[in-house]
Amino acid sequence: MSAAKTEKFTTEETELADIAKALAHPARVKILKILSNKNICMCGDIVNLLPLAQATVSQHLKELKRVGFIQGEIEGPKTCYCLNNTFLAKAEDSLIKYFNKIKKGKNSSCKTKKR
Amino acid sequence: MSAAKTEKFTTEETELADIAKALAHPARVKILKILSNKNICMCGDIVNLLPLAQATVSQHLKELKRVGFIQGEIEGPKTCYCLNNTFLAKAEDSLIKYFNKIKKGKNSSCKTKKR
DNA sequence: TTCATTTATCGTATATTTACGATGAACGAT
DNA sequence: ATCGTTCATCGTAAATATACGATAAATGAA
Repeated sequence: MSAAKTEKFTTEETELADIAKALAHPARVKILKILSNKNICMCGDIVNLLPLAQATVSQHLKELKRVGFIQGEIEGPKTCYCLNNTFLAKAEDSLIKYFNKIKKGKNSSCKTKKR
Repeated sequence: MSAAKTEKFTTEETELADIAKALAHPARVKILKILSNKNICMCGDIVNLLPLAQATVSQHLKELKRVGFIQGEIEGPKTCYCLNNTFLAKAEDSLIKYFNKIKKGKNSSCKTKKR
């Protein structure tokens, strides 16, 4: 995101980009899928299902948590992660609204000499 | 994405991450919105609507083109960009299906001691 | 208390992204 | 042919992201 000069874009644009950024790595895409299987939530279990070191997985979990996709609950020395369904619904809604917006103007030009 | 070790994740995971990556910057989010306004498609016009240098905008356009969101048509010395509506529909569909998948298991645990 | 387990964080290396000025290629106009 | 316009690409700097080993913090168990 570089400096991402937040002031230079609208909040809507920045927030949508942030949601997309959380999903912009296959490991994080997979983590959310794993967490949607009710029975899996321990960090260690997630690590075992990914081709990445524990520290790296922890880093990805942190990013997902930062954006809001997941929450973590401490259970003794372990941490149980779970999806934040409220945020999930919000994120999906934002994406769908965005797609609806950009689909509206049905500009079907660009038929020739495609680069 | 680093090496992104494509082999380590499924095609589905990698493709969804790629779609998300294209939307993971506010400038690209904005570019697609701009292009959805039928009357704007010239690269120069897009540059004028963004707080970024021409070279940078061209780079963002290249990324959007790489993933498939847009196409470019050469018109003399100018280039007219437009949305790829087919891809747009496909991308939205992929995202919606993904969200439906991870929403399915309604794991509403994680109520206490949230980190 | 001491040990083993689990996970976050630190330090760090490498890769990628973002940004911009400069340059080059393509083309219309003169 | 030359000039001006438009845009892609090159070179490069700086910021982020990704990955991992090592370590620290927390806690249950012995």
